[in-house]
Amino acid sequence: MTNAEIAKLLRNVAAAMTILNDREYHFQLVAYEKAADIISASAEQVTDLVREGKLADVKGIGEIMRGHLTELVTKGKVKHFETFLKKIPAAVFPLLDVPSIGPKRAYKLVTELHLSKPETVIADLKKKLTSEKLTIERFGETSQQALIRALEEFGKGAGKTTRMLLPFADKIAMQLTDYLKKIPEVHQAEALGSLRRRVFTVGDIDIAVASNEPEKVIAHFVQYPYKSRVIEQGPNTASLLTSGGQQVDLMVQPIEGFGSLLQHFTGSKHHNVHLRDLALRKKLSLSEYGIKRLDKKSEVREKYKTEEEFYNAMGLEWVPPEMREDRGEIELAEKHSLPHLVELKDIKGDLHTHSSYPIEPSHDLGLTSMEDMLKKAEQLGYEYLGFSEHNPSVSQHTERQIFSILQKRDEHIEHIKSNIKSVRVIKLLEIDILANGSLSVDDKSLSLLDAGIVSIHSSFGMSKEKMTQRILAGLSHPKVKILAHPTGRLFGSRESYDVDWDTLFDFCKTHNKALEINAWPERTDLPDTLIQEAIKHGVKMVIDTDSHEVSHMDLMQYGVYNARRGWAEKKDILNTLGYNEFAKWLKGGE
DNA sequence: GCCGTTTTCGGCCCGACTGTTTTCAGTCG
Repeated sequence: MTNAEIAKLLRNVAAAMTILNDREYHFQLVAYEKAADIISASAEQVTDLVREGKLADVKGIGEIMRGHLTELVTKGKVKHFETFLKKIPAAVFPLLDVPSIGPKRAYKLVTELHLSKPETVIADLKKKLTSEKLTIERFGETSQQALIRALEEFGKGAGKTTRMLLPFADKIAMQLTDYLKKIPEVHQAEALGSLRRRVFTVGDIDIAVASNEPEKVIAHFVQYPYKSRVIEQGPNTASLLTSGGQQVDLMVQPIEGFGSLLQHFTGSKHHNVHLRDLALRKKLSLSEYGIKRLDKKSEVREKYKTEEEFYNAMGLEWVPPEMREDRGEIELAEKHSLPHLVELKDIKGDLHTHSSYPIEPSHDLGLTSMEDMLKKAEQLGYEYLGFSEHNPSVSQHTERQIFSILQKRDEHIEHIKSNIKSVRVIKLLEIDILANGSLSVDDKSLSLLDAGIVSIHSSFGMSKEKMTQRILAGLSHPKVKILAHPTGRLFGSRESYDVDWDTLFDFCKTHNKALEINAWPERTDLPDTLIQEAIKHGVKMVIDTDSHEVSHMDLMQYGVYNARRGWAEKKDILNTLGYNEFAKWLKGGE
């Protein structure tokens, strides 16, 4: 069972509890939803955590839930879950994925309209709504029309089911904030939510505006030319769907309270819930409007112009948005001991780049010449640039031919090195680890390189044990220093392969190997949660772009964001070192 | 069902908007 399936199951149980509407379940279902959120966000598979007995380390999943999940993994289902699920018609659950349909409405629709087939319930409901005149309590004409639209949009894949990659979301948010700033009533416009936390995929786009004339701002917003429709509109907030199908939520607040608004809508939800829980213990109540003192009976809220003031008023250090996931950052902020996160300006070089040099690889070749990439590196202020084209294809060449190709690349690099002096060139190669753990180039060819970067590009479906052994075998060569895109995941098309991370981390730590944080947006690999784990194990990392074209080199920022989400500091990232130190590490042994 | 510098028992974030009523339930973030 995948994490997504387990999370969905827990959400269904929570929905069943909601429908049963028994006070007894009220807080239980919150716990189920929280567990579902934690599991969806986890980079480790729950099935693995259960088998390895590591579920106890996960905060938010207690003894009872651990028992349920163990039963789920070993027996395929959970008796306790079934007692809830069987009380609710199965056709209710698919409807929960449709925005605006929650447990209560789904149950009402299914029972009153006698929808019995879960496989076709969405189509059946739409058909009933469009073909008949229905009278359902609390579902008037307007509600029914809204439902039809929601079902149609859901069918097209709009709304919360599709997430977009961060750079794309950045672009849309930029267009919106630029549009908003066209009227003078807008003092400040910022994109918040998961986008500001720099999550690698973004669901909907949240924008906050500081203004003392909210009506004018809302009126301007709902006139956005590239919208398909306005979802809702109130005095201080509004939501619309862009013509591309992305939801944009707008909040407006007076300038003097903008700090509280920024904080609130940056989230994450779990961070905010934890923060408010902490506040309650201090007899304070937090909201997007500021902080209310509960011991005094007054309704006066203290307002905060900046986020720093807001966090400080809580006795906390300001928390970088990337860390706001309730993974222990609030505890550290209380002690004023948050890590000092790595920044883009700390990066001194990029190691994983593919030039257009004709290396005859089995995978893709880059599109930009080495010279142009070096010029770009110079503009970016780098001290060094590593070329790491894929190894020449093994099936098309003999070992001798591979050596000859690499020798020529070597001569070419030596030639251009004499022209460009400000950026040092590092001779690397992205080397496949074959299914049996061997490298796709031999020792003689490896001797031409400064170091090797290894990665997996085939046979992804191996068992966890075999894959782990395969990777360790590949990394074992003394010339190999870096494992590229360690999980192999590709957003929207490929799940991670199975690896025993503790074993891999320990190996890297012992043998002085680095893991890559690949900045390519579809990859974003290592994922943030594994970066955090790697750091706990004392493993060093490098942040690379995996550029195949000169403009890709600008994507380094996205790798840095992801590293920050994993709490990486400058000392954890090796390509923050100057050339001499980095080269020393590259040549160094274990 | 979870969790602990008020607590191993007794708490559990806070507010906006919509639609349908006329004071609120449901959904969302």
